[in-house]
Amino acid sequence: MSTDEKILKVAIDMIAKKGFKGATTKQIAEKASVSEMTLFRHFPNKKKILEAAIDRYYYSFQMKELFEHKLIWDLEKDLLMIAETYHKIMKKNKNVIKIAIQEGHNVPGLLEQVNKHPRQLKDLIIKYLEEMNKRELIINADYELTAMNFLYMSYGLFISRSFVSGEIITSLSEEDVIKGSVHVFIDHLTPNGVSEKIH
Amino acid sequence: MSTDEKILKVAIDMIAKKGFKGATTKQIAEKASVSEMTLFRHFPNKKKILEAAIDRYYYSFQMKELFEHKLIWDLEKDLLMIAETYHKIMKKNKNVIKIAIQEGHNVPGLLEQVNKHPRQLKDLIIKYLEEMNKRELIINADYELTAMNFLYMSYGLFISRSFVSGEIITSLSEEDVIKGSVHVFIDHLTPNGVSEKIH
DNA sequence: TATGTTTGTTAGTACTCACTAACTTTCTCT
DNA sequence: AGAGAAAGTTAGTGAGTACTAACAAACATA
Repeated sequence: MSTDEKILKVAIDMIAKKGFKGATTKQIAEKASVSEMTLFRHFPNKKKILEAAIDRYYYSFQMKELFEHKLIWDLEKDLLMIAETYHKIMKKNKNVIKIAIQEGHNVPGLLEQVNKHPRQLKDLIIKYLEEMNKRELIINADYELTAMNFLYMSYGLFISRSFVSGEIITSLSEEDVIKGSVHVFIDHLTPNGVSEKIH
Repeated sequence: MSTDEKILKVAIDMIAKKGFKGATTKQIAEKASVSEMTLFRHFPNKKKILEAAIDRYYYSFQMKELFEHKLIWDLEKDLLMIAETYHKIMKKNKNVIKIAIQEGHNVPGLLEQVNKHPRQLKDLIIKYLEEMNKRELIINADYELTAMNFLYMSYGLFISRSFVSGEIITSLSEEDVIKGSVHVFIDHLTPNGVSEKIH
């Protein structure tokens, strides 16, 4: 691992944990097994370290490509796949998301960056539901509303488990909660249980 | 407003906004229209200010009393009332919750404190659903799972709107999203639309 | 008016932090 | 082995920060 990468990796971990002010260049250098001088030789100042770290450790995915080939037009399996993918993306970007929550208004562009995935995902879910409706597999509904509620549910689960309470509130496993959330939406979108009763 | 209160009010606002390290005693004093010396005459150190501020500005509610008299055993109205109450509580405690997310691991007891409401609410929802089931108004289900998903949905909505994106992702109003979320769970809990088909 | 209490002011301490300069050591690659 | 690049070392600067000491002003209450 290059010196740059070592520094950035430690930086994003520490800033996510302690905040931008709380993470000192000295500590970052130390944890990266690098002298503080080296750190400043690689980056002009602390703020640029954060920006570079976000740049390096924010994993951007093109939703379309992620899903295009995986959707099989089975509501349960598709929703489950979508939810699981969502959590995979969020977990990969956990540190950046934490930083966005606490430092969002000081790092220009960060909030928009972090909001790109949810917005993309929303659009994708809407399109998916519309197609499912065309195929007469789900009922009519306000799909934007449905998509947002599905996302908020996933988001709440993610934030709660990642940053606040761990498993203090419930002993249910993440997997079970995700499966449960999918079933809630299945009941919502196929109230009669099967496709032939739709319309 | 007393000097103590002025200081604490400004302190919790600023710490929520800038983090514990980012909010300086000088700025807090200034914004509270008080000399820095006065601030230190009222509180022994900065950390105690935060603790006192949390103590003063975390509004603790006894869920039971909040709901006891309001439940009318109409799933839609009750769930809506529960969700709205939840948001009211969260908004009142917005600053403390923000601080809990970013400073949780440095302030002993804070996370537990902030998690009390969700846990209480979870238990209350479970009990409510069990009673609704007894009255044959909803079907059998894993009520803990249902309660958690309902809470995660509300939580996701709250966090997203309060700390991250405002209304960037969707133009739907908070009220509409809440109503939508309630309907999702109604469909889940009363799949045949009415109570006579249950069991 | 007199007295005790609360605030303001000023100056300062001790410390930490981001960041730099100058020089030396280690590493890398031919 | 030798040269150039990257890293370490040491010492330091200047700004900011939590917090204090000492004294003066403002305020409140009787």
